[in-house]
Amino acid sequence: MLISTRGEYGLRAMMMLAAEYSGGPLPLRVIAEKEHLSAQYLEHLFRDLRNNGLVESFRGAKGGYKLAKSPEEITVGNVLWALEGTLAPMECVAGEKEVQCRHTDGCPTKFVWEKLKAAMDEVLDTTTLADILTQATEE
Amino acid sequence: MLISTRGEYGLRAMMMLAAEYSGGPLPLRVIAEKEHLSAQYLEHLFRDLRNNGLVESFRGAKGGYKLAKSPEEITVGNVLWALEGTLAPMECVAGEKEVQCRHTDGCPTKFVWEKLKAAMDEVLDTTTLADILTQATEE
DNA sequence: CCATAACCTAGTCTTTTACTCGGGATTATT
DNA sequence: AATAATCCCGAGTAAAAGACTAGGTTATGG
Repeated sequence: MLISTRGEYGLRAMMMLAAEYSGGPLPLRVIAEKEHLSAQYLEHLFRDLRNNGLVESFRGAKGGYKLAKSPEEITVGNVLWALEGTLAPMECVAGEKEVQCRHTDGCPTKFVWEKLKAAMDEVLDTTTLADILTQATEE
Repeated sequence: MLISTRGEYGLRAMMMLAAEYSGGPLPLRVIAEKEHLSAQYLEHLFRDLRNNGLVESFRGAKGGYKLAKSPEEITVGNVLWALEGTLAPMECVAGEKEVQCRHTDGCPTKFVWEKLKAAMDEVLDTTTLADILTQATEE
């Protein structure tokens, strides 16, 4: 499985923020209640979202989180990358550090992983939170 | 990461069998030596490959494994599905058992996972071992 | 008969995932 | 000024998955 609960919970939480984009900040407590999960766990996810410039935080009473950019400007890939760290099918095509893999002497399968990653990136990089929003309201 | 070492090792091993398709059976010992990994671990993988009808086994001296079908007839998806069990980005689109997920009451993100899975399946189901073979020799 | 191989079950070690705990800092409201 | 709501942060833990190893049995060619 490519996506863990971090990406699953995190993306759904981001959708809530997207729906409230014009309103005030949304506290984690509210998100946690609606999603039936612990606010403390969400805190960890939002730390990463914030460090990646995807949300803005407001402390104190009446505080909470808001999207740092408009839903049109945030892709699914942005969110998942922040939460999952990497999104490649295989380490050897994850980018980051040029990898290692004993089979540098012509690994026949690498091009499959590259094709796979390209196909995944196409979806992740072109789908925005706004797209999800319109898709959800259409149904 | 979507693919574990099972899929990684297994697909490379299948490529060796594909290269020797017209010859006699290849023992795991040989594959293990070339790939620098343990024959015992490979045995586990080949049990799954065999149970999924992808390889044929020959016991005893001069035994080993052969592809059960031609390289044109075996897709990367076939191999990985046999070894990884499932290849979906998320459990809710894995197929198998119609899942569960508390958020049945209109989960906005599900269509993203469906798009992602479709993009992945496109690559996995259309790329055959023969394709990899020609790609590898071209370079 | 013997060497070579597939077959099989169980067990172990490591890493990752999915959290919880317990505090501290900041801010709006009263 | 006090209080409650909220974000912030590091550590720790329990369960699951991943990556193997160990030690045997069975079949087959020479």
